Order: sequence, then structure tokens, then C-alpha cells
Amino acid sequence: MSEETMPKSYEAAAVERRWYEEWERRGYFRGNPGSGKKPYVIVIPPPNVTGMLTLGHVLNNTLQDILVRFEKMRGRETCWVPGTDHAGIATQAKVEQMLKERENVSRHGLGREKFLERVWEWKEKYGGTIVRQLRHLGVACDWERERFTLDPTLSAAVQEVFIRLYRKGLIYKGHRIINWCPKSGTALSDEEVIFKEQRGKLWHFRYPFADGSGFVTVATTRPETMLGDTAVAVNPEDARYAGLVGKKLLLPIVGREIPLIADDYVDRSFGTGAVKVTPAHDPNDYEMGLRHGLPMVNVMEDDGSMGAAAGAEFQGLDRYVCRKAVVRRLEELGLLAKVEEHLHQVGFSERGDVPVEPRLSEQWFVKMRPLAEPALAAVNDGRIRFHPERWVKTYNHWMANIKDWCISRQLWWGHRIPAYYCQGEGCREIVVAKHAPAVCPKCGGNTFKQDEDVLDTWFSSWLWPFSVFGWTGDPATDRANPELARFYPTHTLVTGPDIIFFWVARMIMAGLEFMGDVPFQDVYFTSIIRDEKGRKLSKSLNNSPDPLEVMAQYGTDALRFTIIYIAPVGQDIRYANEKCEIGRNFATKLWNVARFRLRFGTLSPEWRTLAGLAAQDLRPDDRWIIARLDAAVAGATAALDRFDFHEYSHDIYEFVWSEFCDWYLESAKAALHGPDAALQARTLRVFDHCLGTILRVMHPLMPFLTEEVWHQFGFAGESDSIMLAPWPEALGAAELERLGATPAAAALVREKFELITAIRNVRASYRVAPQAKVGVVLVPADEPRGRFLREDLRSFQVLAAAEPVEIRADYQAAGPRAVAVGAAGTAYIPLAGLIDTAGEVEKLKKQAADLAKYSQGIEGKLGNANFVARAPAAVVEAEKAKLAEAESQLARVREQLASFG
RNA sequence: GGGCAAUUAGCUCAGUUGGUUAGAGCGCUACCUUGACAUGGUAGAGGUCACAGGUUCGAGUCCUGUAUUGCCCACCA
Repeated sequence: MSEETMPKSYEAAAVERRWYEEWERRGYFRGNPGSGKKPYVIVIPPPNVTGMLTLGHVLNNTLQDILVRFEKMRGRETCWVPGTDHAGIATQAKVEQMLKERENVSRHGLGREKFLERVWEWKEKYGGTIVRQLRHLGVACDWERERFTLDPTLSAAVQEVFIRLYRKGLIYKGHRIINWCPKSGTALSDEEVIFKEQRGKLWHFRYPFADGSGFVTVATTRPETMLGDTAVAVNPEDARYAGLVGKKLLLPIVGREIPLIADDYVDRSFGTGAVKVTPAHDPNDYEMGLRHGLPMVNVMEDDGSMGAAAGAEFQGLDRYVCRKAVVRRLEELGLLAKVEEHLHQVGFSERGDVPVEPRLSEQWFVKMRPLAEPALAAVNDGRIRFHPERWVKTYNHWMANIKDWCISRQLWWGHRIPAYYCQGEGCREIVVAKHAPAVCPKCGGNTFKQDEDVLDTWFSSWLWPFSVFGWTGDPATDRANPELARFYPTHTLVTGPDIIFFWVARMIMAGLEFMGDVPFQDVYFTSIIRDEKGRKLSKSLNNSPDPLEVMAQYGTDALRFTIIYIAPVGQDIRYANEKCEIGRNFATKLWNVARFRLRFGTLSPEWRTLAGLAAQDLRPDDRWIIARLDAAVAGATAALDRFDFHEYSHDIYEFVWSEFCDWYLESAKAALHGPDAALQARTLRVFDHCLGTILRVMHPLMPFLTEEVWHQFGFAGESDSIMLAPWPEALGAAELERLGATPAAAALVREKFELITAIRNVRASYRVAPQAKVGVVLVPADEPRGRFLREDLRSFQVLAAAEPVEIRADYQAAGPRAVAVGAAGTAYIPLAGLIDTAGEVEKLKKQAADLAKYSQGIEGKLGNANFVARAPAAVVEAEKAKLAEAESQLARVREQLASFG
């Protein structure tokens, strides 16, 4: 391809599809446990199988892809395991809704088996959406290892873990107050409850004493639960109720006699100081119920409607309808004392988005404390590192206060609990095993019924880092499994901080418990993406862009680059589609570097290294870009090593645009357009070396564009790929010295560029047309700078559009002229007939004032005996050097002022 | 009620263990379609680093407090 056939801007769509298929076809994504190379492994946070790609996924997976591609180029055996999560509630709800809409059947109408068949059908048909979408993002996932949490091997792992924990006494079945979601009809874990502030009411009711001696007034936010009250409690030290404790009250409407009890839990200062006690519907009341041996009356059904225990009058009513009815009845009875507005936190079901009902229920639990302790240690002794580190505190706090985990769900879609109940007459034996036993060990019966419930989805997710590699729990089998041996522990986990409790903490526990080792070494917590106004992205606000549309509009690499580039360090991201212009423009910029390069023929054969080139072969600007390139490579590598993706993207952007394109490429034109073929060849070699390095350093971030350009130039043979190219290494001080690319040499070039900018400023202020050449007389600041400026005068001429340029140490200015004074020297621009002498004087005066102020500041510092005595010598020396430089420049500015008279 | 963040240019954000005259992108101003790129170039304007104290030779950076905003956790009915 030539410059003529290369379009002016990068056309992403075709390139992306072609390269992704090619990479996958060539097996570049495959992780081979037998390669002998040091592995680098990531397991994807499995998205819900029902999911669609969101910007959150884009960020999360781009980060993982950067790490995998980076480590692959560094020679590691990379393996990134993708997959999806069966997402119990979400998936079941989705299919139920579909069946309702299309066929008007409920899951109960179909029956368990038929319903599950339909869910699987649905999963096969639509479940692959997010996986297909992820490919568009260019991710280097090993698709041959794609896993699903309900795959047979993963399900076997779940069973194995359940059985083991049960035998160890860490899983038990018990009656507890749990969070009930009336919408999905299942228990939830504490983590699945989201508290939202709600404007509610606080009702004050009078409960009469059974002996007719007056009332106790109680306050409640949930009147409907009074139907299940079995006591009223006051604080034992509350003088208002002294002597009344132990008396009986008559529960209104219901007519049940309930005791007035004393319990420390009650806060005297809240409400009336008397609390109605409903042990079956409130966790605190439940505790009190246990302490005082109270009956527990459950007045609600699974769907949140009132049950038989609520009484005939209310049975069948929805809980909120019942609330109104109860209030009305109490009002009629003259027992409603007061109604207050009340702001309080109400727990909502994460998935169902309805208020959860705390409810007494028999469920399966995991005893977490014993699992938490080693997991807490692993993070605090540094075996696992969090980035940013501050999340350790959040983790520690949760782990220190961990509660038992309710793992049973009253759903059908999921891993069915491997517990079997003996159906023998009067026998209550429970057998936890992979299969029902032939004979009951207790009664000898042979009929068993499996538990109807399934497990929390996270009960499979927490095993993900080893279940994906085929863990069985059988030591011999697992030892013989090379994947488990080579790929566990994994290395980096990239996920959102919102699932520290759901997932990260539990994976650490499971890894330590079942593998005897941490599941990963580093955890990188991503930012949360918000819209421009800082609002969370959500369907209801309609502020959630479709990444596929964005990719189609701007290009995948543009989206990838942009989202990393704009992500602040450890903070939320404010995203808007238009920001993708940053990435698109950058892609175009790089594309046009390639077009420029194509004007000068094919790739230099020796582009890979600078070996054989010596300092004297190179122009000063070559030496400068080599030094800058080296710093950029070192910076990018270090940034990725510490997961500083922000710095990585900004370093590359800055280097490519502001240094390589703005200065070096323009400077190279001076050599490339000239008649000296040897000079041209040397310059192209440096140029190609830079380009080849830039492409490789950028590849993890912009895989498609870099691969395309890599091939257009023949950086790789026909069958090769930038994915297999080695990550560039910094040259090191000795090699830089040899090439003359030292900091001192680079500083001289920078000074030159600064002087050129000053000259351009003069040109702009006098409205000199960009193409117009102006003559310049250059008086170097000193002899060494004079020699340096003479070294490559052509570059100066081209960059400043100055011709002729005379370098004269002895020049005495006279007559009207514009002046630019810089560290490198003083530039005189005659500009006959245009000069505004007053303006020049004004400009110089301002410059003199600035320099004087600057010098004074430094002099003040150096005049301070404490500074000289206490500051490090290097700092003092640097200040002295700065002062000398400023004073020399100031002297030259004053000289100019004087000569202007 | 606890905890964690944040507060730097009009906007969104950088700013390594305290040490150049505090930077970038977008936006803004002027000029420019010059043979890589107008998805561009050149030059420029724009900030008492939230506030008040303190430590230090030296503070955007460390400490204390205050204010504002956001998030997480928490059994006050």
C-alpha cells in the first residue's frame, strides 16, 4: 500500500473484523499450560448470561485485555478465561416474563422440568449475546475455555464444595430471619438488599391492658405486622413503665393477650419508648423473641400477601393494602394516637426492586467466620494486594463483621441443593451427598426427596478461579490436572468495588479453603462510569450508551483508548460519547504518521535496533527523540507494572502527539526532503525504530490499529503479528550515552525548540504568513550552544520557517528589528517595514520583569542560610544553575532594551 | 451514627517519597487548507491549588480543624 491508496483517515470497522477473526483463527488467544513459559492468568468476572455489553464491561475488559496483551508481549504464557454466569434470579425472571408475554404460562403452570428446559433453550439462543459483543471489543480471551457456571464440571465443583462444608459443619440448615423478596419469591443474602431512604410514616397505636387499666402506646412504621405481635417491649430502666412490666396487653383487632416485657434493646428516647414485638418479621424482634421465649407468628405468604395467621379480615390482602386496612380499623377503634412523617431506610431487593420482607424462614447457611479469618490474613499480609489500596479497609470492615451467608434460593434455575430428605414415616434424616442413598442410615427407608431449593448464584461464582480449570476436589485427579497446577493461582483480578463482598472476598475464602492458596495476587478495582452530570448510567434515565453503536461510530480502538484516557485515578468516570473523539482523533493522528512515512518508501531493514549507529551519525533531533522515546517506553512499562493505566495512556498520547509528531516528524522533513541519501536512510531508520516501538507500546491499548499499521509497513512477515512481537525495552544509560542521547543533549534540543517557538511567536504577532520565510540572525548564548546550533541548521530553518539563518557570535544589532531571547541565544528578525518598536520594547520589558522576579525568588532562597545548610546539595546546585541561567538571559534582555534606547 | 473519597484553569481531570516560573484534554481567542493529518497546524489567553491554622529552609503535596459534595457500612421500632 502507498500513501495514495491509504485513505486519509483510519477506517476501523473492516480492519477490526478481519484482524479479530485472524487472531482467533491462528490461536493467539490460547493458553497452553505445557509451554514452559511463566504463566499470566486472568479469569474474567463472568457477566450475567442475560446481559448486554455496557460501558462498564468495556472498561473492565479493556483493562484486562491491556494486561494480557502486555504480558504476552513480555513473554508470559497468557491465559484469559472467559465465561458467563447463570444469574439465578435475573435469568429466571427474564424467561418467566417471556413465557408470560408470549404464551401466557407461568413457571408453575409448566412445572419444574419443563420450565428448566425452556430456560436452557433460551440460554442457548440468547445467552451468547454478551460473549459475541465482547469479541467486538477485541479481547484476547481464550474462547476455547469459555465456561458457564452451570457447566457439568462447574456444577460438580459446587456440589463437592457444598458437601465438604456441610461435613465440616460450616453449612447448616436453620430457622432465621432472612430477607425475603416477595417479587421473586425467594430468600436473599444480606448483600442483595439495598437500603434506600424512604419518606414514610410513624404510626402511634394504643394497646390496652387486658385488665382495662389504660394503654401502652407503641410506635411503628409497619402497622400490618402488628397482626403478628406477640409482646410489647420497654427498656427495663424506663421509669415510665416501672411496675407495668409483666402485665398483659390485649392486642387490638386480633384479641390476643401479649405480655409487656423489658429488654435492653429498646431505646427509651425513640418514639414512645415502647416497641411492639413481631418476632417473625423483624430481626431484632426475633432476637427478643428468642430471649423471652415468645411465640413467633408469621402473618405473611411468600408473595407478600397476608396469610391465615393475619385473620380472615386481612387474609389475601397485599401487605400495603393490609397496612391501610389495619390503620383504618385501629382508627375506628379509637386506638390511633398519632401519625408522624418519618424518614427511614428501607431495604429493597436488588433484583426485584421491591421492599424486602424480613421473615422467619428455614434456609441453608454458610458459617462464615472460620472462612473469613484466613482470607483476612491473606489481604493484610500482602499475599493479595488491592489497587487502590484503600479498599482494604472496606474489605477488613466487612470481614470483621461478617454474618452467616444465606445460600438457599426458592428458585428453579441454579444448582439444586444436594440434600436428600428421608421420606420414611417419622424419619427426619437429611443426607447431604451427590446422590440420594439407597437406604436411609437411620430408618432403613428407601424413599428420598431432594431439597427443592437451588443455591445462590454467588455460591458458584466464588469457585470460579479454580472451577474453570476443572477442579474436582479429588486430590489425585487435581494433582494430575496441568491446568490447575500451572494456571492457579491466577494473577490479576479486574473488577468493580461494588462486588467486593459478593465476589472478591468470597473467592479469597474459597481459594484458601479448597485450594490452600489465594486465588489471585493483585486486585484492580475499576472506576464506576457515570454520565456527564455524574449520574449513574441506567436504563430508566436513558443515559446508557450502547457500546456497539459507539464502536461503530468511532472505532473500537477509539472507544478503548478514550475510556482509559478519561478514567480518573481511583474516581468515577464521567463519560459522554463525544469524548470518543479523543481516541478517534488520536487514531487518525497515528494513521497519518503512517501515511507520511509511506511517502519515503518501505521499512528500513534495520529498524529493530539502533546498533551500528553512533552519535556522530545522528542529527541532534534524532538523539533527542531517541532519549524521549526511551523515557516513554520506560514510563509506559512502569505505569503498566503498577496498574496506572491513566498514566500509560497519557504518556503515550503526549509522546506521540506532542513530541514525535509536533517536533520530530517536522524536523525529520528537513533531512528526508534533502538531497543526501545517506542522511535520509539514517533518518528513516530512526523514524522506523520510533514507529515500531510506538506501535508495540500502544498495542495493548489499541490492538486493531497497531496491528494494521504493523502489517502495512511489513514490521512483521506475512504470517506474523504484533501480538507476538516483543515488548520494547528501554535502552539503558550506556547505550543512550553511546548514541549521544543524553539528558544534556536533549536539553540543548529543548532549548532550541523553545527559541523556535519564540520566533514563531514573533512571526504570529507580526502576521507573517506561515509559508513566508524570514531571515534570522542567531546569537548563541555561549560557545557550546553555538556549536550545537550549527550542527543541524537545516532543522532550525525548517522548524522556524527561517531563511537565511546566520549564526554569529559577534553580531551587533542596529535598526528596527524584532527580538526573541531564549536560553539558547538571541534571535533577531529584521522584518523590514513591519517593526513595531514600541511593542518590542514592551515585550522585552515584560520578559525582563518576569526574569527579574524569578531571579529574585531564587536569590531569596539561596540567601537563606537555612536553605543552603539544610536542603540537599543537589537541590542547592540546581537552584544556583537556574539563577545563573536566568541572570544570563536577563542580561541579554536588558542589553536589547538598552540598544532600543 | 460510623467509615472512605473528593475539592487544582470555564468543564473533565493529572501532579511520583515535600524541591523548575503548577500541567493535559475539551472549550475559548487570533492566524493558517503549507506536499501526514482541518478527526489538522501555529501562536495565545485562562489558576491567590475549597477555607483556617500548623510542621518545615521550602507545602498543591505532610498534620489538625472547618465547609461542601459523593459513595459505602449500620438492628433505632
